[in-house]
Amino acid sequence: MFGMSEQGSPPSRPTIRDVAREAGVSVTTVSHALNGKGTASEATRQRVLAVADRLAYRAHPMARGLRQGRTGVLGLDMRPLDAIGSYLPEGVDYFMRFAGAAAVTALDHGLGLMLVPDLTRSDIPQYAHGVDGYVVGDPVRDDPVLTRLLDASVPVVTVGRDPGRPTFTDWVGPDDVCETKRVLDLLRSRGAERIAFLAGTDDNAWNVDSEKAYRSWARRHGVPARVLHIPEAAGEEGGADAARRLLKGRQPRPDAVYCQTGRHAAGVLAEARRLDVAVPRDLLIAAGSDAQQTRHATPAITALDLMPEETGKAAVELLIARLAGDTRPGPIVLPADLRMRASTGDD
Amino acid sequence: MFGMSEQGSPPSRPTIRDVAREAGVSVTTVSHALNGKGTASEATRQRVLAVADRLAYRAHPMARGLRQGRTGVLGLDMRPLDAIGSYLPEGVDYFMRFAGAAAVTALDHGLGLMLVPDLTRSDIPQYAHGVDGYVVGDPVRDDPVLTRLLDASVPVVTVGRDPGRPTFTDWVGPDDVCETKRVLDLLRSRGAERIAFLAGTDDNAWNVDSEKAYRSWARRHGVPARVLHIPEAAGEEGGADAARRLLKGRQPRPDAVYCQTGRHAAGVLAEARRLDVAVPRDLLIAAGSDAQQTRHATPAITALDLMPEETGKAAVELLIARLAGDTRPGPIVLPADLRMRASTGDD
DNA sequence: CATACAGCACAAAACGTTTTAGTAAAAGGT
DNA sequence: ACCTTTTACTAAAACGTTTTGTGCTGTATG
Repeated sequence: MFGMSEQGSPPSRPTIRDVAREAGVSVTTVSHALNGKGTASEATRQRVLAVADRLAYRAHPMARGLRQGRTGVLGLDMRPLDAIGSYLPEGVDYFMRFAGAAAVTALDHGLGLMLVPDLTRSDIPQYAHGVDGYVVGDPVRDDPVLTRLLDASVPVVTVGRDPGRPTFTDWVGPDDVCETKRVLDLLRSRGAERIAFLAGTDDNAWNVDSEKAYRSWARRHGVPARVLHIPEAAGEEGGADAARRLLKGRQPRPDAVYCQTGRHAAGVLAEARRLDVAVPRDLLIAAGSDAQQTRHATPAITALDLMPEETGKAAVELLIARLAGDTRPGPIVLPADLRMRASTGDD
Repeated sequence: MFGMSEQGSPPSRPTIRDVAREAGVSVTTVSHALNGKGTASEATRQRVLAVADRLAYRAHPMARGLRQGRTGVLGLDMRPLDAIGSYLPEGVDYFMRFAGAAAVTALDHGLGLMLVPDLTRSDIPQYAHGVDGYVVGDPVRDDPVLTRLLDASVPVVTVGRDPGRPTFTDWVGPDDVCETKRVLDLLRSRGAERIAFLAGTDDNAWNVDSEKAYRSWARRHGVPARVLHIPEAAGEEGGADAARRLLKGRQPRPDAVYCQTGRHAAGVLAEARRLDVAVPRDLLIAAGSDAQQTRHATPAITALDLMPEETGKAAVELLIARLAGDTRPGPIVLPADLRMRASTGDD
């Protein structure tokens, strides 16, 4: 038997040589039989397969990777998480769902998914340089991680485009302009006339394009535009601050607020309640990304479900296609789902 | 220069041979200089280091792994997520924080962390078999994943013990018995006399030990024990169902409910409000795990913060210690933090 | 009957490291 | 002057695969 030293040492895994010996063929033949490559006779192939199965043989991933120049592992780098430095960020919901779906999709293709917190750190594991390709979540303008990967000509797919790289089209994500207008149209149809826009401060495509869409929409409808920027990390507290400014300030009070993040929206809602501004009667609220906070607030907040599972799946699949040499041009635009809830008078 | 084919082909990464040639030494010397192994003169060592730095040389992880028999990657398998099959489970909050901290800790030790959704599936990536060790989150009784790993003598650390493996002590987690009693003591000190216990249905140590602690505590204080089991995945809906049974049923109405999961607790709170049972006046609520739902409910719900970050860090560090041959006996018991909030009359 | 051409199997090279087992020169001890 | 040890370095083996190139059969083709 393989791996049996006379001393009863730890059972080492069977190698291709063990299979070859046991099946009475060469290692080449085993390799060919297992990978469906060479010209082995059906009989031999079956015999090899049987032996390999009996020995529970699996090719050593590193040996295979070394020879083929591929590792069978994809890297995942979520930029907003890096920025915060903590893994309890705004949108934890989105990221976990995204990462989970990405991991499962990779799995379905026989690949692993490795979390790489921040690729620009100097002390990242050796292994991070060895993965076959990267998924980079929500890059900021001229993202340094992206620069590094592209310079090293590592295949990479992003979630949302890099605002500073218009020619890079290997990304997956929603059509932010279109989706933003959809929400604004909804608010308008529910009677809103002065809609304020609450954006984050990250310089990524989601914020940039949504704000642009908001301004263009306001101009086209001849209504005043009012934009506030609150750091994503400020969460509900930040939303409440903004609400105070919007509802108690000198300027005419808005009758609707569209917040990019769910937590900001929840903060606006909480502050509105404190100020006795009734939602949805006196104020409509909507969010650009669905989250625990929007689903479970009272009243529940209308929000765009950015489909993290579908996005994670699509990102990994696009990356795999690139690795396989598929050059069909991106991006892959995914529709979001507008969840209409009580905060806009829907149910 | 290295990697420069006459055709301007893709720039391949520099190998140890490139460094050796450039520095005018053998590959052995380069390897020794870089790893601080052999007996190279200081001058040579510095020269090699300088060249390696200039060429941005990094050892190919697979080649190194193949030779050393180690991959530099740890695997992470969260059992509750496997069970649900979706990555939007109860406690998404806990898992993301845990996974993030684990990834960062691995990183700090120069290792990668790979997500492996379910190790018992037949189609898991080749690579999953190649990682150096595993962290398994919340194993169920006689967990098949654990069986598989231990049979293959893969180093493994769990979060929470396997209830069916009393002799396996390589785990990290809270002292569930002690923490449960702490919460019950708090409820009692706030006036509760009939405390109901709402557990999940997963057969893991957390549920098992907490319920045992509850029953023992009730017996010792001479108060009736009442336990309901609701699937973790039922979430707030499940908590609401349980609340209906507890608050409208024939049996004497409890004046406090202790829920294992934060989402169950949020569901109980929501249903209590619907039934006009005031919290905390008529009913105290506490949760055995902190979550978005407990922090942001109104009133906020008292909960045990199980310290996912510290737990993730400790789990990875224990695994790394095992890999390094450290045999100090486990387990590592981590204190939880009792967050007292309005649902028990605290603030 | 020689030639070509599948079909089948294999030996050896290659992937990029680390480790083993050296060698030659210098230093140290009598 | 001779042996021994240390220092500084290296050639080659090894890790477990895949891939390349080659040889050997036997059958079809000229």
